Amino acid sequence: MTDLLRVSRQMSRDCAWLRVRQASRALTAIYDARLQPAGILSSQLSVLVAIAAFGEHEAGIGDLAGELAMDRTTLTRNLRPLEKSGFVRVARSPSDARARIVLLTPAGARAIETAFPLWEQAQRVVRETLGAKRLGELLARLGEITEGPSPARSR
Amino acid sequence: MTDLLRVSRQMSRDCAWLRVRQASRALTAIYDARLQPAGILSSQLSVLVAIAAFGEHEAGIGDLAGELAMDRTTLTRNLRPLEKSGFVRVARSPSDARARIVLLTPAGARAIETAFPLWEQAQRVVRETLGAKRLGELLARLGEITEGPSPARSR
DNA sequence: ACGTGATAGGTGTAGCTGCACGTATCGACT
DNA sequence: AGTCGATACGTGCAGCTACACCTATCACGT
Repeated sequence: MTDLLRVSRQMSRDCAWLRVRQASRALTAIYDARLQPAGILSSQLSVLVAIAAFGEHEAGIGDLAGELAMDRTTLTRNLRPLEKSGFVRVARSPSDARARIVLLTPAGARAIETAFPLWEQAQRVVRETLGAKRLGELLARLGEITEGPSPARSR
Repeated sequence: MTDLLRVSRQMSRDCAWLRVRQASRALTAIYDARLQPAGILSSQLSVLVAIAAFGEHEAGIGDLAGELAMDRTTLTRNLRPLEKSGFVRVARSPSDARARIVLLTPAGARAIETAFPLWEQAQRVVRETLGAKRLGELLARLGEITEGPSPARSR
């Protein structure tokens, strides 16, 4: 009984998953508020820049999903709103009939350019909250988590 | 053109939102994998422990949402699966006809107790990835972000 | 040319997220 | 008793997330 209370307070206080999730929600609010003039959500912008970052290389769905560290099938669905907005086009690969390649349209490129200074504003808010040094360390730690342990490893 | 590539690579590399989101997905996989024997998702467990952490006090939807740092309407919907699983009951407040109070059922309390050691395993994985000190710092920084700047503040 | 395991991708289902908007109730003031 | 701003909450809509399962195609060995 009292044990349940103690355990629950510990979990509420110490849970890494919960803290990250809460920070994720807070950051989404911050970034989306700034990006509003560009007519794009932070989630969508991240996909756009991932495509653009491929540069000359053809970006397949799986490649892109790996780069974004998200599930392949999630990306498939996230591309839908971007196609509807005209920022992205998905075409068949000429060399492999299974594969599709994701292309940034001129409107998509313009969206990135419009969004960039707004994104910088959001970044500045976060940097001013934590300080540049601590922000750098934070990103490094988060990277270790993302690249880190395989989900199902025991122990 | 080359500018677009440069800008996109910078955004992919430095974006706090993206890093947190990616870590969030990785942690969800880690925690959900461990929690599987308990038949509960990490997202649902966090709601359960938040309710339990209220102890004697009546937990309204809004109170709970504030505690969890999530949108009130999101919580309303997240309670649905928990009700269906029988872990939670939502009742009318006797003192205020507008308000509802969220109650942990005995099955809900049992779910927390079953989940606790599994949650500890997941926590251990993260702690072993980063080290206890760095994990502590990470949680502190994330807390600053969550509690930090109001989403729409300018500059 | 043919079979077969590996690879690339989509869909069904289920849950998480939050903004805009609406309803019911409350408390305080007249 | 009646009004009115504030409070507590739900719903419509739209998007994000991923597991299980499916199909199509490819590359390789025979």
